[in-house]
Amino acid sequence: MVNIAEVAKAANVSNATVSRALSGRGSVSPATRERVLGAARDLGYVVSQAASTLASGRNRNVGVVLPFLDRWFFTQVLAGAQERLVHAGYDVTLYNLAGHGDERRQVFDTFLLRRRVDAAIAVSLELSDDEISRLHDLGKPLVGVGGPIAGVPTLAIDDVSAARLATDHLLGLGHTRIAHIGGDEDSDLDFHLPPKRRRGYEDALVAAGVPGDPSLVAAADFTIPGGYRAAKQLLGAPAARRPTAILAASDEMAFGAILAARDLGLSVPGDLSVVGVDDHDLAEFFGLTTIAQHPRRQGALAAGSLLAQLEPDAYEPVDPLLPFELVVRSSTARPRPA
Amino acid sequence: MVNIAEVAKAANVSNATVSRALSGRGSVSPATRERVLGAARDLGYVVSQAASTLASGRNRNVGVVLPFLDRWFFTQVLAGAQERLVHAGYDVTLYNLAGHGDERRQVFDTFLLRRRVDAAIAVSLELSDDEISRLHDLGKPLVGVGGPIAGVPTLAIDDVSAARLATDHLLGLGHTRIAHIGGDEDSDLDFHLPPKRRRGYEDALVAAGVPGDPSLVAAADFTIPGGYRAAKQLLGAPAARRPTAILAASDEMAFGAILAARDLGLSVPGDLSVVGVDDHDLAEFFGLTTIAQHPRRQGALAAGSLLAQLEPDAYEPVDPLLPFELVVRSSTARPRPA
DNA sequence: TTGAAAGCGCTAACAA
DNA sequence: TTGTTAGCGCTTTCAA
Repeated sequence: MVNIAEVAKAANVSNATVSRALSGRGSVSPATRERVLGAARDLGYVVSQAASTLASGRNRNVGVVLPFLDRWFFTQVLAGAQERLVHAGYDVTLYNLAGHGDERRQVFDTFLLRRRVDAAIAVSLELSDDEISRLHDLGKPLVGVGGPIAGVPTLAIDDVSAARLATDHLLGLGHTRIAHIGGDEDSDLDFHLPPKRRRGYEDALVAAGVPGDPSLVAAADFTIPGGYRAAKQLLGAPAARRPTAILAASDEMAFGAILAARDLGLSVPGDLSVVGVDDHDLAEFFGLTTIAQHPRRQGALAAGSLLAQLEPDAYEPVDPLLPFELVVRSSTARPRPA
Repeated sequence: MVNIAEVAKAANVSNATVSRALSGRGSVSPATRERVLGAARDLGYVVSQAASTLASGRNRNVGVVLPFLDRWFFTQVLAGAQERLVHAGYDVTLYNLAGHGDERRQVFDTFLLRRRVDAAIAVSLELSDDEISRLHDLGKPLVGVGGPIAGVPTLAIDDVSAARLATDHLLGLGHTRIAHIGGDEDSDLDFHLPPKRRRGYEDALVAAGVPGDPSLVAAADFTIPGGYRAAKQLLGAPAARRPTAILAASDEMAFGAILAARDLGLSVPGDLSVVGVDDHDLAEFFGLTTIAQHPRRQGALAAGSLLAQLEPDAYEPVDPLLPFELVVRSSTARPRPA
């Protein structure tokens, strides 16, 4: 394995100059730089990350911690962050905190704390006070995406406003019996966003003078089957009490609602309007009206925010308030006249 | 940041003994070990990965290289591998080779080759000869999952047999007009499996004496919308030429086929039987009969295979031929009598 | 079983 | 702009 000394010899300079030429830190004359780069290329030299880290304290590695790998939102965030980081010359190490208890502890103790990463992105993660304080103790930049972590800067859309925008869309079309499929207890705990989306929904109703109706609120687990089951319940009510529109807290639950309506012989949007939140890859396919929140971009922005902290000269700070917008497709329309 | 010397002092031993006690390499008396472990715990000591790597040559880090992050199969494999590796004390560094050209080159040159990983898992990846030889030159254990890489041991199900099993299931029910939705050119290139699944389909037909019909073979891109479009085409044929069953090369395409049938007013399995390959999380929801291939387990096995190479004493070799089985649900039935 | 000591390959002061 | 040199914190011989 070729090391820095061989490159130095080939280029007729010292190790230090090779290091400077290759890393861009410290000044090197253009001619020397060329010579070094050429020698490195010829010899197929790549710096030893371990040696570099040990000497410099920099890892060029960011940890991404997420609770699941099989949810669209998470993989999108991950993909967006990864792309941005690779571009900046950073590796991405993946920490899946699916497990609880011991496994989770191990990830914290042996991995994150193992001084392998320069910074970390926590995606929709609920952390204990103990975990948070330990992360803080690390003194490493940390940014959350999607779920707020106490004391940690977090990038997220304004979930209250987003849900309100979606509800206002339905109200504007003339709907008044609007149901909401939100998160169940588990997802409340993990993401903290279902309550916010529900609040946006309620705020919109109140502002429009539409009375709330607890029987129009259902809980599900953010999956298609979960949304399907919840919608079936809501739509099974007698016609007079049946909702004419559903706001689902995620697109996947909205897909489930659309499928449930179809199975009941209800047409979308004829008999039922459906709105989601996400703008999932399949939203177009299902013709779903939704609030786009661009998780991939969220991941990229989270990465950018870390980079701005790690290399302030090279990167701009990032605005923590993320954009979102209503995308109207074919799952919403005016309610049928009674 | 507490280092090994402080632990050594606290435990009244040398650095070397601390290293031995913590790593399990070399002999340490039980009493000493206890003392060291206690001191390390009290001080909150965690080894510096960089220093350890530099001194030992071991990274305790495995690279996982995959083409997409937004496909169910890939994230399942990733999750399975990650879980297993974390358990064994390894980190997982993610390399997303979505890009082509320069980006892809960079991943190879600057990352994989940067001596950061001890081994790598390549998921359904098509590598160029040049890329393969460079990986080989690294001399690091490498295992493929899902897509065969020339010269690299690969874990995969026998795709020909799997497709044949699915087709035999349909033939056994009495179907003879069986269509196949396989991969398009892009996916052929990337995964190499669509041709195999198609061969299994054809073999089964031949063995059953059922004449092949090119108009019953369609191509798609392994997505739900892709399967939907392909199925619409197939099912749009005049009744006499319309298939009574479809074998899709993936569950997601099968879901698309089911939705297409519904939209055409055809009942599944009454008018059309559908079989997929994967046993996707949603297969149960759609009642899809499918070939289960357990990608999560595949990832875990790939990880196990690497571990067996990295630490032969601690781990058993892995059988490269993966199990698969037919899971019969409600999307298949005998064809309606003509 | 334990300790002393020589690196592992690089970076960053400091000096020239 | 370049070179010299002292570490970074561990692992691993080798000797005791």
